[in-house]
Amino acid sequence: MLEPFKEYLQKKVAITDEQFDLISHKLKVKTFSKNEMILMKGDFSTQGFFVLSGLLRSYSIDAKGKTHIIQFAPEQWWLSERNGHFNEPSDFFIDAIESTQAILMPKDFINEAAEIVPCMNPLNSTMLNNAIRFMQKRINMLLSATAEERYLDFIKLYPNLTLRVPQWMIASYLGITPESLSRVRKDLAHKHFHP
Amino acid sequence: MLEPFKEYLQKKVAITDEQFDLISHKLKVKTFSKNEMILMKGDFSTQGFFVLSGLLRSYSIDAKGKTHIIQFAPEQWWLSERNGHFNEPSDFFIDAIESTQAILMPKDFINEAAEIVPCMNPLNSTMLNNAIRFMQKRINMLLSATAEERYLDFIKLYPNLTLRVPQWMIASYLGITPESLSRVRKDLAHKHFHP
DNA sequence: GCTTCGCATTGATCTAGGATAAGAAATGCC
DNA sequence: GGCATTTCTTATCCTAGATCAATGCGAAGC
Repeated sequence: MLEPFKEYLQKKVAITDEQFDLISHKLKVKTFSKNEMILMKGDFSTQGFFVLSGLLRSYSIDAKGKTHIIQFAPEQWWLSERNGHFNEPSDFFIDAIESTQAILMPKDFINEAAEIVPCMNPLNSTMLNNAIRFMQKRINMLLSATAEERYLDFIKLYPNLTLRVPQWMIASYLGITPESLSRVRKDLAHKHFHP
Repeated sequence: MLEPFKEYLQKKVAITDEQFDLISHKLKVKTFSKNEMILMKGDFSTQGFFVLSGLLRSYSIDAKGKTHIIQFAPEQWWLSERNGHFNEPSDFFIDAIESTQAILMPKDFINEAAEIVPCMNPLNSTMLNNAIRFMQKRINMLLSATAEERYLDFIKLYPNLTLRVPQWMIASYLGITPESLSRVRKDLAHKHFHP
């Protein structure tokens, strides 16, 4: 069950099968059904999710009832609620867009694993830094790019999500309305754009 | 010279003066003059900056020549270029808005320090997680809030920057034009808003 | 097989904020 | 102190994308 996660780790860092067995019994796998709500805004959570199969999302709902997607997490992606680490309630909701299998990682997993496999620390640091630069790029897009540019960027980043996810969710991730996205797509088709 | 940084660390984690002396000789302090360019887009850098006094910023310049501020770093804030850790050139520029003193932290500082002071690892992890949730909130604002809401949020977050930084830079951080920010401020004044 | 529901598209209209331009007010610089 | 350069404000006009409304359409449920 944890096999794909082991491969994911071993691709990044030198961990033997024995070491993996030692640390992995802290991990649990959980299955979520399609549309299952996983975390509500206001809840306290310290868990991270590593998606084995399926698709999770985190999102907010604003005062007018509109939802804004903060992150998609398809296979091999992480999704974590971080306010819990600081004893604050979650700002966001998490649910499963598709039926999903995910590894639940308790908040102290990295620390405990690092006592057995020291290189977990630099790995953790690298992954967090990667998440930060990823989000900086997104902020830069939101500050500077048009609806069309954002959509093209999205397709490049998540080529397979384009077909898996309803368009209104993509629009919500891009910060535009579904109607606008539909028009952007129409224009692109007219320009003979071919994803 | 490193005194404020020692205090900053000791507030977060149990480090003795002796331990701090052991790790701190890896650190250098550098002074940047007002408007000094520190890092160009395309450069490779693996350095982090901890601001002791003054104010740094990271920003991009888009195809039309407009600048977009990704981050302000006043006293006690970190600013790091992360692409360098992944052998990629920087996406952003860094410069000093005010004359600034900053600690230069080499990329392997945390690892090496953690061998002497193990709690540097969880501290690092906590700080990176904090940066991530901070950026998630910003993304949420950019997706959902009006110009006025973003400005009010900015004032709450950086109360002292409002006076230190020219308004066009605040506008650039908020993703609006300086003219729009001027209008927002006028409206707020009209509503008897008092920062 | 019909109905409902969610999603996508299209058209018409509206609006927040952008672009442009031009003064006014600060600020910096010899 | 006085000139130059930024910065800020204000007014006018403009546009990307939002909103509102109607239609289409495929999949799901019964």
